[in-house]
Amino acid sequence: MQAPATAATRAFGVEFYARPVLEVARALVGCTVAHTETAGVIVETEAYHDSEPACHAFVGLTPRTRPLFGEPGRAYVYRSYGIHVLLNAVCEPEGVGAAVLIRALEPLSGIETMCRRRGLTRVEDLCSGPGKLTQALGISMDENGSSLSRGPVRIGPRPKGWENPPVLIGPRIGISKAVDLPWRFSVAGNRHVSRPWPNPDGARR
DNA sequence: CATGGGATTGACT
DNA sequence: GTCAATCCCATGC
Repeated sequence: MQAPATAATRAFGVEFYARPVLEVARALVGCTVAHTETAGVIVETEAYHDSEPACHAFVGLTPRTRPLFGEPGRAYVYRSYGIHVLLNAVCEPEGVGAAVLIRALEPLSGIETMCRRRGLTRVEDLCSGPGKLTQALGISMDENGSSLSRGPVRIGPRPKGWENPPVLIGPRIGISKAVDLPWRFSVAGNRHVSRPWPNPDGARR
C-alpha cells in the first residue's frame, strides 16, 4: 500500500541548496515547509550571504554562525529580540556562510494546531511573519542544525496550484545594514506576506 | 566578566 | 504612529 504523497513525505536533497543563495531564495517561494502535523506554503523569503553585513555570517566563523558555514540543506534557527525564533535554510557549498530566511507561509494543514499554538483564529495571522510561522509550526532552537531533508523540519516541492507563483522582488525588511539589496522575494498579492509592499504612488491602502 | 544589539511582535497612544 | 519584552552571543575590558 502506497501512502499518499503529502508535503511531509517528499523533501529536497542537499543539491537543491548547494547553489547561489539568491537562486534558492527565489526557488523556495511556493514550496512547502512541514513540522509535526502542521505545514504551509512559503510565500516570502529573504537571502543572506556572508559577503554583506546584514548576514550573521559576515562576522566570520563563530559558535553562533557555525551552521551557516556548514552543510547546505540544514536549518539555521536562532532567537531574535530574546523572544522569537527564526527559521533559515542553509545554502551554497560548505565553507560559504549563506542562508534563506523563511519569512511567511500560507497555512496548508494542521490549521487547528496552529491556532492553538498561536492563540489566534484568523488564518492570515498564523504564519504572516518569520516569528509567527515558527510558533505556528512548533519550531524551536532545538531544530538548529537539523536536516531539512530528513526532518524533523522538512522542505519540499511546490504543491498543485503553486507551480509558477508570481514573485515580487524588493529590498529586505527590518535590517539596518545593506538595506538596498533587492534580496526579498514574495508572492504578489498574497494575504499571508508579512508586510505589504509600498504602493508606487505612495497612497495608503 | 559586563555590556550592547538585534533578520520581531503585540499592545498601546 | 511609539515602545517594551527578553535571550543568545559577539565584543571589549
